[in-house]
Amino acid sequence: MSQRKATGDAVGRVTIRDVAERAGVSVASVSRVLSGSNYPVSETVRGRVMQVVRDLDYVTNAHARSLAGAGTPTVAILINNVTASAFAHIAKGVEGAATLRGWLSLVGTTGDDPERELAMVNLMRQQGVAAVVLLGGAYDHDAYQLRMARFARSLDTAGSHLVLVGRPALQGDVPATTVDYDNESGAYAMASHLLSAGHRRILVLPGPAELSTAQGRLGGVRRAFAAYRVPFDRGLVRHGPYDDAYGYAAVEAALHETSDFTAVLAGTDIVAAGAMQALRAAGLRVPEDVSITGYDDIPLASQLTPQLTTVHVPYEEMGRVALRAVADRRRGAAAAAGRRCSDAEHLVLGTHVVVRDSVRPPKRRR
Amino acid sequence: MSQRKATGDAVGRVTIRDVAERAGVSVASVSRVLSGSNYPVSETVRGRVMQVVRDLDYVTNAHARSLAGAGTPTVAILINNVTASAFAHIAKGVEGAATLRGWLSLVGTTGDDPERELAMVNLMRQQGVAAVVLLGGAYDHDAYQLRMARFARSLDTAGSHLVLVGRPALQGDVPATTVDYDNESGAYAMASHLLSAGHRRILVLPGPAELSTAQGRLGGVRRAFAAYRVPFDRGLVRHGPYDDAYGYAAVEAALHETSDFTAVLAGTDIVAAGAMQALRAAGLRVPEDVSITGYDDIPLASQLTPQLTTVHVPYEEMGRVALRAVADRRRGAAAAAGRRCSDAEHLVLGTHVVVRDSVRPPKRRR
DNA sequence: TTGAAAGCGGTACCAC
DNA sequence: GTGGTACCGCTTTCAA
Repeated sequence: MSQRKATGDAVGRVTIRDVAERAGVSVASVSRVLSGSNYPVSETVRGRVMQVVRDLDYVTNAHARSLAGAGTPTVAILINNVTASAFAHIAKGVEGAATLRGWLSLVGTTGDDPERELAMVNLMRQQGVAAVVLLGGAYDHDAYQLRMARFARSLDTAGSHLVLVGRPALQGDVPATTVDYDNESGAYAMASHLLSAGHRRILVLPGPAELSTAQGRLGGVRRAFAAYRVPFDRGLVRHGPYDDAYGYAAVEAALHETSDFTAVLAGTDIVAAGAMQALRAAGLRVPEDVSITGYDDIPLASQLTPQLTTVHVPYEEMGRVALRAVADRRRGAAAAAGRRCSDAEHLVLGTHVVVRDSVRPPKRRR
Repeated sequence: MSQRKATGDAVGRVTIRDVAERAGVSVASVSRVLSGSNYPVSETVRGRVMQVVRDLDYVTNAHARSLAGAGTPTVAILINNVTASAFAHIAKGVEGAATLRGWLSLVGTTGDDPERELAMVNLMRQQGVAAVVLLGGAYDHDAYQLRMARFARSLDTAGSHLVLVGRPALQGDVPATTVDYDNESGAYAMASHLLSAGHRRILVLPGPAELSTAQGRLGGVRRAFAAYRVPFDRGLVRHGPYDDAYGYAAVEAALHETSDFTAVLAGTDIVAAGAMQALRAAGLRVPEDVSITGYDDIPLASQLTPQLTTVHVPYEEMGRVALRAVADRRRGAAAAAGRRCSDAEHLVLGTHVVVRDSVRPPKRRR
C-alpha cells in the first residue's frame, strides 16, 4: 500500500506502477506495452495491461517520459501576433507537418517585444524542444544579427535548432535554418504588371521603412521601374505600419497633395484594403479610376470587391518546409552522431502574381 | 569526472549538477537560487551560481521540474483551424492572459476531426496541463454531450479541467467550465435592426444546419420576426458551411429563383463577404439595392466596402475570461484541497450590434 | 545557511 | 518473456 494511495484525497494521478500492480505484471511490462517498444510481450500480458489502462483511463506522463529520454519531439512556433493571417498560415503549415509526423507543437506569442521573444526562446529551451521557429519580418540591424546568432548558438548547444521563417537570413556560419520566399521578385513582378498595363505614376506603400520585408518589396519595385526605364518618384513612396489605417491615411494624404497617380501598390493585402477604402471615400472607383495591388494573397484579397490582384506567398508551404527541414536535419544528426551536418541552411520559395480584378490600364489622360 | 562529461561528444546538455560543481556549491543551493524559492541563500553563493549560469547559458529542464512537482502551469488550446479569425482572437485572449500570469500555453489543431480531437485531449493530458480549452461551435447531439462529458471527467480525474469556449454547455453535473456569448440575442438584435429599417424579405444564411452556433443565430432571427409580427419565410433560409463560397452560392441561387429580398442576413462576416460579391456580380449595389449584415465583427468586417454592419462578439475577451476562470478555480482548488469547488460553471458574455454602412432602408417598391 | 538524499513517473538494460 | 532497478534532472524535506 503506497503512501499515495493511502492519502487518497489528493486526486493521486494514476501511474504506471498502479497499472502494473492492478494488472499483476511488472512496471517494465507495462512500459513495453505502452511505449510501442517492439520488445516481445505475450498477448496475455498485453491484453491485461490494455484492459487496466482503459479501466483506469491511464495516460503516460509526458514529462517523465521526456526525462527518461523518450519524449515526443516538439517544435516551438513563436509569433508576434496570432491574429495576423499570414503568420497564422505559416503556423498552420508547421503544425500540420508536425502532427503528421507525430510531433507536438507549441505556439507562443511575443507581441513584437524583444524581451518577450528572449523569454520565450529560453522558455522553449527549457521545454527541450527540437526546434524554435521564429516567424515574420524583422528589422535587419546589426543588433538583429547579433541577437539571432546568440539564439542560434544557444539553442544549438542545447541540442535544439533555430529556424527563421520569412526573416532575414543570418550572416556567417551560424547554426540556423532560414526559410524564405522570393520577396523582392514578387514585388518586381507586381510592379512590372502595373507598369506594363501602362501605369507610370504609382503610389507605393511598402510598409515600415526599417522592416526587412518592406525594404525587399520596395527594392523589387524600384528594380522594375529601372527595367522599364521609368523614373522613380520617391515622393510617391509612403512608409507606415502594416495595417489598414496606414493604407487609408497614406492614400488620403496623397490625394490631398496631388491626385497625380493612377495606381496604388500596397505592401500587403491589408494595406491595400485600407487604401481601397480611402479611394472610395474620395469618390474614386477601383479599378476604373485607380488600380490597386496587394501582397501576400491572404483570404482577404479575394473577399474584397473588386478582388485584389496580388502576389501569392506560399505561407503554409513555408511552414511545412520549415518543419521538414528540422525533421531531416534531426534524422541526419541522429545518423551522423557527433559530426554535425551543414549548419546554416537557406531555403527560398517562389512567389507569383495572382491576377484578379483590381488592375486596369490607366485612363487616358486628357 | 562524470560519465556524461567524459563522453563529451554527445552534446551533453548542461545540468544543475554541472552548475553546482562548477560553482563549488551543492545542487540544492543552485536549485534554491534558480527556482525562485524564498529560501535563504547567501549572497556569495547566489552570485557565484548566477555567474556560472550565465557562463554556461544554463536553463532548467522543464520536464524534470514538472516531474518534481514544480512545473509551470500550462493551458492547452485546441482549435479546429488556426486561420479562422474568430478562433485566433480567442486564442490570443487565452494566450495573453496566460502569459500575464506566467503560464505557458500550447496550441493544437484538430481540423474538425473527432479522432484528432480525442488524440489531442489525451496528448494534453499526458502533458499534465492545468486545463484544456476547446474552441468553437459544435454539433450539439447526444453524442457531443457524451463525448464532452467523458473528456471532462477524464481531465478532472487527472487533475486537469475542461473549458468550452463558444460551444454548447454541458448538461448535468459535469466538471467543465463554459464561456459563451449571447449568440441568440445578437442575432435577435441584428434581425431587429433590419426589420426596424423596414426590411421584410430577408435572405437568411445561418450557416451549417447542425451547428449549435448557426441554430442559435437562426433562433434569434426567428424570434425577432415574431416580435415584429412579420411572417417568417423558411424559403428564404439557406444553410451551408461558414465560408465565403457559401455566401456567394446562396445569394446567386436565391437571385436565380427570385430577387424578392431586400436584405441578406449572413451568419458570419465571411459569409457576408461572399454574399456581397455575389450581389455585385449580379449588378446589385450594396447597400442601395440590397442591405447586408454579418456576425462576429472580425477585422474583415471593417475592411469591406461598404463597411459591414455586424454583431460584435468579444472573442478575445472570452479567451481572457476562460483563462481567468481556470486560474481562479485552480487557486480555489489549492485552498480547498480535497473539497472541490462548484464544478460546472457557465459564463456568458454580451454581444451588440455595430452599425456601419451596409444597411439602408429598402427601396420603396413600386 | 548549506548539503545529502529521497522521490516525481518512465524507460531500458541486465538478469533470470 | 518477464521482472528488478539504475538512471533522467530537479525540488524539497531533513540533518548538520
